[in-house]
Parts: sequence; structure tokens; C-alpha cells
Amino acid sequence: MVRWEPGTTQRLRAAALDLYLHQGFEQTTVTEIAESVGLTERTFFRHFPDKREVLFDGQGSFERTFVDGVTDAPEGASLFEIIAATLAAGAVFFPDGRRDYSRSRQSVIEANPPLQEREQLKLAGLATGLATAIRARGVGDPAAMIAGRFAVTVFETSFAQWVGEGETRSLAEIQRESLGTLREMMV
Amino acid sequence: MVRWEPGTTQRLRAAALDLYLHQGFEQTTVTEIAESVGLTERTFFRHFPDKREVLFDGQGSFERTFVDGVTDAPEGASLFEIIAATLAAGAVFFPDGRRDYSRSRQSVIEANPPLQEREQLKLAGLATGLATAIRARGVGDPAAMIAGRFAVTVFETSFAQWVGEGETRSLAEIQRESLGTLREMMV
DNA sequence: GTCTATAGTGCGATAGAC
DNA sequence: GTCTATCGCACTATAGAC
Repeated sequence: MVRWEPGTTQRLRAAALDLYLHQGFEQTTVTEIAESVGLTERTFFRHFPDKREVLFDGQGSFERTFVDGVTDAPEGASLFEIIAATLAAGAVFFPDGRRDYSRSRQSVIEANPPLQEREQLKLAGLATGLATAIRARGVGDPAAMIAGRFAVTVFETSFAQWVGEGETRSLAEIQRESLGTLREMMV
Repeated sequence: MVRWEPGTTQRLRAAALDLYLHQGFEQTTVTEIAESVGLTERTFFRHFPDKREVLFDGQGSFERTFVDGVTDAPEGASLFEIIAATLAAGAVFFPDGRRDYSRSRQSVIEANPPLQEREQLKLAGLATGLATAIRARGVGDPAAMIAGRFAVTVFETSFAQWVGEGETRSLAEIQRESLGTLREMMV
């Protein structure tokens, strides 16, 4: 267990983010990333299916955190309350200590359409996952799908504020405020 | 303006959809698409920036149709009414005569993650465009962004039903029903 | 219209852990 | 012996540069 450095995947992730950040996503080759941590291109592709996925959570524990929020919401909760519970659960994934990392990652994604595509696909997958969990609580379609997507939208917009210049409120706080504003608006 | 066959772009689109449909997206090379209409690979890339974009509306007239729905909504309309107007305007883009084509296109996209990524990015762009138009009517953030995304979500789920097996209702009809159901639910 | 870099795949070889 | 992380090599197709 000492022949190869442990945590290879994480080292590749960190190296990739750093290179994408400082010299651009397109300008960075996979070979470069791999060699910067003493590995070959072939090994990179053993850890990640492609050059973009290195910035995304392959394990899906991000998605599971949110979905558990639906499942664990109290019996008899309204659709709106389920969404609130989901967002609260998801916010656990983004403590303030993670804000700087999230900021870097976000700035790289915003500068590169291929990464935005991957991000949007992941968020669409999250919406689908939430919809499935919501359906399991007895809500029908299309309401379940729209509720799932709605939750993701609130997360997405709140997240954008959370990583914004000079923002100090927690993600959970921002999400609560957004949801409050919308409760009045969306009628 | 008659030196080359007119409608080259459309013929490439049709040929690509056909090949993607019958032998798969991955299995189809750009060379193959181009040659099937008597052109070279190089010419394909003069019409489309990449292999995926051939299935998408490059002109953005799809997006403009929706956005105009926001702009043209009656003075003093509520946020909910603006969304309804947007969806009604967008539905014009998908008359029943287009359903078969849409069905084919959708089945190809559903079978291929790279195409889903592109689709999700386009829809995210539409949401942003709608949000901008909604903001121009005096609605603030994050409400404007969420309303834009909400409209796209209703479109997306309604569209999925519209191309569903044996569905006969028009897209406009399905959207109205979804929106009606949700009006009661989203409180 | 040709030429080339790079992403990504397939298969085989190696080398240590167990 | 098996299992797993790594490397090496040859290859294709996209996409962009010249």
C-alpha cells in the first residue's frame, strides 16, 4: 500500500483545477495534468472518463446529500416544505470552508462552455433524482419533476450568490432568503 | 447564389439526424454525414462548429420566440401571467406538424449524453435570456432568474409529454395544463 | 483543401500487494 | 497464483490551424 502514492484521484483533481485556472482549460492538455503529478496520460483516463469530469463529483455523494433531504423530510410535509428540507440538506455539502475552492472551480467553469455543458447535465441529473424521490412520496407528474427542477434552480442561483465577490452569508441562509422571496412571488 | 445547391445546411441536418437515428451518434463520423450529401468533412465544419450542433438551432430563433413572449406580455401582467405568455409564444415553434421530427430528434438526444449536455446548455441559455427579459420588466433577482428557469422547466416537461407515445394534445394545451396544476401546488 | 494536435480507446506488459 | 495501478504503443476522429 506504499508503492503508489495514495490519493491519486484527488491529486489529479487539484492539479487539473490549478492548471485550468492559470492557463485555461483548452490550453491545458491531459498529458500536462498527468505529468504534473508524476503520472502518464493513460493513468489519468483510468481515474476519469474525460478531461472535464476531473472537476466533477464522480461518486455522486453530492446528489445523494440532496436526495436524502427529500427522503428524510417529515411525514406529511407539503411540497414546499420538502423543497426547503432538500435545500437545507444540500447546503451541508458547502460549508464556508469550501467557499474558496468553490469560487475557483466556478470561475473555471464559467469561462468554458464545455464545462458548463457538463455542469448543466449534472444539475439536470440532480433534478431527475429529486423528482424520483419526490414521486416516491406520492406526488405525481409533472408536479414532481417541476418541483425537483425548482429546487435545483434555487440551489443554482443561491450558489452563484454564495461564491460572489464579498459575500459572507452561508449558502443555507441565502437559499432560505431566496425561497422566502419566491414563496410570495410565485403565485 | 445558385452555384451551389441551396439549403445545404438543412440537407446536412437531415442527413445527420437520419444517420444518428439509424446507426447511432458515436458510430457516425462527420465524414460520413458530409459524403452522404456529396460534400467533404471540411464543408460540414463550415456549416456547424461541431458534430453535435447539427441537431440544434444555431440561429437562436427558437430562443427569440420565447423571449418575445415575455416582451409582448400585456403591461402590468403578473409574473405568473408573463410565464404563461412566454410558454404560449414558444409553443408556436412546435406545431403538430413538427411532432414527428421532434420525436426523432428527441430519441437521438435521449440516447446520447453528449447531445444531452448540449441540450441542457441551450436550455440554460434560454432561461438566462428569459430572465434578462423579465428583469427588463422590473422584476428583481433572484426572482427573475428563477422565473425564467421555471418557464423552461414547464416547457421541458411538457415537451417530453408532447413527443410521448400516442400523445395527441398540442404542446400549448399540455403546457397550460401543467401550469394550471402547478399553480395550486407551488404554494 | 491539406496538415496536425489532442482527446479518448483498446490491448498488452509490468510490477508489487495479498 | 490473483488483483490492481501503472505504463507503452498504436490507433481513430474531432476540430482547428495553416
